[in-house]
Amino acid sequence: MALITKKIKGTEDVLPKQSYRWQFIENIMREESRVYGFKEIRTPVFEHTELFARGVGQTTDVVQKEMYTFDTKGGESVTLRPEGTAGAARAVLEHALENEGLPIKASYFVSCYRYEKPQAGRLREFHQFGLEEYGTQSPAADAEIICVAQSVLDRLGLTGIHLELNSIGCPECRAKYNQALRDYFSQYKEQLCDTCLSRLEKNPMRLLDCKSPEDKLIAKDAPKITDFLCEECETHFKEVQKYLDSAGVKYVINPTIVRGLDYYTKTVFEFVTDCIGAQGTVCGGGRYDGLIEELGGKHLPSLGFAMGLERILMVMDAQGIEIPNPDRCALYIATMGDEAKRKAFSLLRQVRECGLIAETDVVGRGLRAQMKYADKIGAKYSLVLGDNEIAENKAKVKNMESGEQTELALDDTFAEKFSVLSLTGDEAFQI
RNA sequence: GUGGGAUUGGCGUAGCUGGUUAACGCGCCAGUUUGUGGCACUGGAGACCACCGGUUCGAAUCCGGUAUCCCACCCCA
Repeated sequence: MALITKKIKGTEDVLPKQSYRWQFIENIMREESRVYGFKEIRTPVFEHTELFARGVGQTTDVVQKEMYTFDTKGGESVTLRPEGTAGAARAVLEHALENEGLPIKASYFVSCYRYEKPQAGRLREFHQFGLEEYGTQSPAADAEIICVAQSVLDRLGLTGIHLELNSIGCPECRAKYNQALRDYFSQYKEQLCDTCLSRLEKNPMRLLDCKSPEDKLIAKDAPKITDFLCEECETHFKEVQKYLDSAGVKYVINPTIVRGLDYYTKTVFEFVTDCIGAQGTVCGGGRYDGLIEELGGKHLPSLGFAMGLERILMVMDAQGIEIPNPDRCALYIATMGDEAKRKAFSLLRQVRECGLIAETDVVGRGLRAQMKYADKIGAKYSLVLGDNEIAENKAKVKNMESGEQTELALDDTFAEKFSVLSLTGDEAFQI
């Protein structure tokens, strides 16, 4: 391969053969968020760098070492979005959507960019479906978005994904808790691994789910966040659980889920699977009551989640879930002669107007080769169009599986009759 | 950023301790006479053996570096 260049590290192409898989999951996500009352928001792929610095958090890994940041010709610093929430929040503020009534419920599909080392389930360009809900502090909203996520996963047919739930409290209870953690782990400074030592300063909650066995042992008796929640946060957390119980959503409380973005408060959750490698979080989210203020707006409690599309697709693969392919050709017209080629165009137009996929030869193959091609693309029916057919104004439509042929008139009733014929055969060819 | 594994036609692979036309399966294209696919048969296209450099009379095969991919850490979707 002497190509002058290849795709950028950590990026992936979705080829024509594969795109139906993406469309399938996206459609379900769209439909599901729609019935919950969310409307799609679309924001630019890049933003002023300070938006992410402030929104996502200066101290986070994402901001400190993973952003694609560059200066424009005009000298401003812009950044390819590393996640979807900051841009959506910015748009909500900029257009003062809070004046149109609360809550604001938005869904999005975005590509995101993080300069990381690629591995299973982690790319430098990846795609997310997400939900945003602004202007509600009610635990009902927390439960609502979790329900959407659950519905999506259910409708996709995924199994073995469990919901882990936690509350990291408001900034006040979290500050107390972080201090308690620092105090506790400081006693064991000599025994902690290097990464944990740095976590002790940066983000003590991360100490809780260190992989090293020794650290795990120490972490076992560490203080629990649930003992540090203020009354409001605790009630909120309990209420969320009650709503989930009522909706029949199963979850496990996991006090070690932290989330790596600064804006989270109170409820945090992850949908996790173990079938796609180490990066098993397929959906993550929670509440971010302080984000809008951080970005210069008024107090507007908010929440949301993001789902990794590549990871969802990986789970579908791992679990052998079949995705219906709607892209198979319904009718292939093989032609002989120039007049037949032209006639084919008029028939094809009729058929396509019925929403059926119809094709003909556009590379100049012989009849036999055209039939081979029809077979190769999995055409359900074929039709040979030559001088005889044109003279008699009728042709035989052949079922490619059974070999059975049905004669149809080549007039303006053709498409209608053909679609009846194809629908009676196989439901896969329904529109 | 730190580790481990990999890199041979479109895809999946063989090529053992260096020796001269780089093999196989699948796929692709064409044909197997008069207007019809799936099978079979015949033929064909397609590889500077990831890249750069080194050792050698000689390297896909050995050594070094780089890149990319895969996997893990960190972190996250």
